[in-house]
Amino acid sequence: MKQARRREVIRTGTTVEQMVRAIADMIVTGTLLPGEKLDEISLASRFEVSRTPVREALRELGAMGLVGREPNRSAVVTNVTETHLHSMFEAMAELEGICARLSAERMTVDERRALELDHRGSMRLVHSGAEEEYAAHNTEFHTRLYRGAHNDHVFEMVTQTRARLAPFRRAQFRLPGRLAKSYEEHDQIVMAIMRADAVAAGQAAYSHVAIVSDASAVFATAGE
Amino acid sequence: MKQARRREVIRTGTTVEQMVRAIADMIVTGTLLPGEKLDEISLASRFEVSRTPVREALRELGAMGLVGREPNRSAVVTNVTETHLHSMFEAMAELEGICARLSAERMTVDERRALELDHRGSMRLVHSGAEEEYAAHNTEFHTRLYRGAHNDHVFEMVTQTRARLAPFRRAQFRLPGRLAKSYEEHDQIVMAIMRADAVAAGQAAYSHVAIVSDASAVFATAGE
DNA sequence: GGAACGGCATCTGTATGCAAATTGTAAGGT
DNA sequence: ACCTTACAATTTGCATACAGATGCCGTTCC
Repeated sequence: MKQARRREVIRTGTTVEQMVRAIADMIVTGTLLPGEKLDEISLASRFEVSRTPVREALRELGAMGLVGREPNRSAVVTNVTETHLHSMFEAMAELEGICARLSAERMTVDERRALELDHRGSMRLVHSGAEEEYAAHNTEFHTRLYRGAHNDHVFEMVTQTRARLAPFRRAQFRLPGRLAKSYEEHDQIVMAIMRADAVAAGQAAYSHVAIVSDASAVFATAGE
Repeated sequence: MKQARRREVIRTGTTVEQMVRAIADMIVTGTLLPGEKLDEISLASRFEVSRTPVREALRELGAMGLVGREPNRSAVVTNVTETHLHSMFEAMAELEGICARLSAERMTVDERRALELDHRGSMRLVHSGAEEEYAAHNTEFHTRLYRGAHNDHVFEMVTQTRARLAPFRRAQFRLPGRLAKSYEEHDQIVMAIMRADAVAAGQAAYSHVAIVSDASAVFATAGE
């Protein structure tokens, strides 16, 4: 049941850009597991290019924090210690808190309306227990918060942090009852934003992520 | 009087790592100005290497946000719009606020003592009006806050943001009276941390950066 | 005089080749 | 039986080579 849904990565830009997107997608979606080795020759033949663009892609992914590199050693999908993982979750909670707080202050009426509509629409996914669909909605919902802060740099940081965290929070909605809880927490955030209560929105978003952090376990890695 | 102080970049690691450090340093310290072109051939001959490691270094710097790249076009030192610059300053204030707040909660006694000592020691720099020295102390001071938060990911984000902001806040302490004000603001932060007042520390650090943001102007770029 | 076109120079994007470093393996010694 | 050492195979790091893209500049045509 682990079929990869739309594995066609966007085909624009240079070869390197395509590879970065493709590999990042594989890491984020779990096709590549933390600890897995990424040797240049295999990737080169897999993408039917030479090692040169592969190396550049790996370097960029390294700078993004998605793969680890050390000299004269193969690149590996980043695998983090438990304390570092905890630091990422905490940072994520802070960032989401900032986004929600700023969203409460700055979202346009259109953005607020769209957020609320999107949120209300997800209720049926909760009732039907559609985990995958709800996960997609959840991503969309949070992205709205990130955009609503109207701060490019914060958006960049929170987006990148989310990507780096993705490999370790895949089973988020597999826990029984988590879907309904998630909806409730979203509800708190949305209501606070609708009444422009920045502090409440920030706190609600912070707790929301902190709870997800608790719900997420550390998963098996590919390394040894 | 614009002498480059210790231009010897650490000589360890691969060629690419050395170049990344060297170029990043030049951008952060202002040897390379925003908008300046970085063509691969010049850099290659300048560092006496081939274009291959140069390209990898530029790609990494691009991922870090220090240089901008688009296909078939030379890399350029990142130049930002005013609104984007503002977003970076705001993000920086938020991050510093987080660091100070967490520092107030988590710093060890040794860290607190070192912070206070370092801070008190900078008073003589204020009195003698030693701008350059105070700038160095200032960097050290803030780094202590970043470390004091005991959160690797936050540390990474705040460090990277500071580097990206550096090209645009160079004249920070040239404004008359800014040194003394900076010291006072640091004092507020230190006192809050010493008495473990997380909220006060966070707010003091936020305002401190916000003020610096106001004090910093947008500088001339090398582009056209 | 100005705009459009074409060729040349320059630079980037990718492929290929070679040297150095690392890892796995097998022989030899304790 | 285990550890050490040496050698071979594999892989990375960097240099070089070539193809494609971009931009400049002079020429030509209106």
